[in-house]
Amino acid sequence: MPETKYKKDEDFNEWYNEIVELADLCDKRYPIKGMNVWRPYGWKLMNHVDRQIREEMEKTNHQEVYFPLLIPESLFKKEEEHIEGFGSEVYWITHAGTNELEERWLLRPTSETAMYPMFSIWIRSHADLPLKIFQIVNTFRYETKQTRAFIRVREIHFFEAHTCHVDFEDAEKQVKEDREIADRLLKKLCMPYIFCKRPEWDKFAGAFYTISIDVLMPSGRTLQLGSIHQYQDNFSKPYEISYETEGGEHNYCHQTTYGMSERILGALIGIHGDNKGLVMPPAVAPTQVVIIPIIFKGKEKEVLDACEILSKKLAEKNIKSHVDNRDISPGTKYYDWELKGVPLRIEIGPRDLDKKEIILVRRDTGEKKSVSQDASIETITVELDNISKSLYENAKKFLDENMHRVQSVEEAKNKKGIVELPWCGNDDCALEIENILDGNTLGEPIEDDEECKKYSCPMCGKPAETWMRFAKTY
RNA sequence: GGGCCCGUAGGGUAGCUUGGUCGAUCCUUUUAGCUUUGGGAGCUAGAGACUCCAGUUCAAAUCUGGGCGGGCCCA
Repeated sequence: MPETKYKKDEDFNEWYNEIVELADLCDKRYPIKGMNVWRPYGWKLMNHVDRQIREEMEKTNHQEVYFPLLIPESLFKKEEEHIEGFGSEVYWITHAGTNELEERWLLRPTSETAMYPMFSIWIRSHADLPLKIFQIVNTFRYETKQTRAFIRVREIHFFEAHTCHVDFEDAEKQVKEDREIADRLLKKLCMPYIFCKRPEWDKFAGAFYTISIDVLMPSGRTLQLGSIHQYQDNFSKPYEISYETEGGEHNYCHQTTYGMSERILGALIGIHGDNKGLVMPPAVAPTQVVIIPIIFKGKEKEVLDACEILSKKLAEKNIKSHVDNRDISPGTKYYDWELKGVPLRIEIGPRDLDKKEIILVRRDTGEKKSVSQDASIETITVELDNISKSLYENAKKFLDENMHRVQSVEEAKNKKGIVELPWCGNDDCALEIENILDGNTLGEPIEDDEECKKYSCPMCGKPAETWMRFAKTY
């Protein structure tokens, strides 16, 4: 049974690199570090993820827009913390044609500073609020560290939603809705996750607070898939985004943003994949069912017809199937579609036709069974559902087994994955723990939890205010 | 910012120490034809590489210097 050269549970990072290449997701040979070419299958997968995001946006009344890639320096510099946070990783445009520009332009690292001057023009009255927009675009960040396909890149495929509200409370409602969106989306992708309220020193530049969406990769490192930010009026003041109330007063808006990136794809690869290749959750699999005709001389037509009929029936039930009638051996096709992560494979050959059966093979478990042709559609629907469930359950089990709530740094040291320690609220204590554990502070759980108050901070011994999570991160 | 390593077909490799036997090995890939098809089929005939520039030399994939590209470690 041919498998990847590197095994997922032995050398995850090498395995990941191998899979990305084998499955035709991206080409890292483009001669700029961290700027990879999206190959057809990778782009298709990303588009399927984006489609799910668009669906969620539609359901929650967000409008899709597209803002320019270039931002003038003067707009970028209106909010001080924001510049400090992003300044060092911005690409600058200094020349156009043969002229040096009077004012430099930058490639968006994120779009606040492009959008907000326009919001200021658009929003006049309380009736214009809430404003809820989003875009799916490429953003640029000059990474100096090691890059990794879909996980740390310089040109980032990025979803960003921006909202404006009448007051803090309404913005808080948006944060809640964003959390629900993340939950629905990641459930579809069969990915368990955690929300963390980022510590003060690590929140988004300019935000009032930041909630991160993190998943745990099989290597034991966490990967931040996205974040939800409450800006309060931190941006609306410098960008003058205000509205007139019913009473005729002028108030500043309260704003939120919600961003996620191509890291979702990185997580899908890492969390569900195995040594045979990708395993795609049915919700985002471009092909959910692949049908392999087993052809013998003289019976080609009969078999191919049966495949096409089944494919049509599946289409009627909105199940995406593909009949692979390439002139290569069936074994090759099996490996091919396993590598691509198609959740369910169906084999139809002359023997099956005689018995009025088809053969189903699950990608995740390899389980193989014959079912009667009459009941096939129902069985396929059920199987796809079962695959989703078991992908989620396995990933959830891994996450649960690798989240540890402990009281001392000593205990924390021996744990793989994410640890939660009682924390007094003092930055220095958390930073010291980071040092000892050689990891990063993820943040505190967003759910209220009184239990930690029983314990004390392992560094200074003062009473704990909250749990604080630490992990090695990507 | 400091240190280290690497560069041979699309991918993976051998050759480099000690220059000549290299008209560059093997696997994979790929083109055409025949034959096959229930887990990567076979045969025949083809295709495809020494990162670039300069130097040393009778002779450079191999030695020297530089450029470009890639990677790692430390701060």
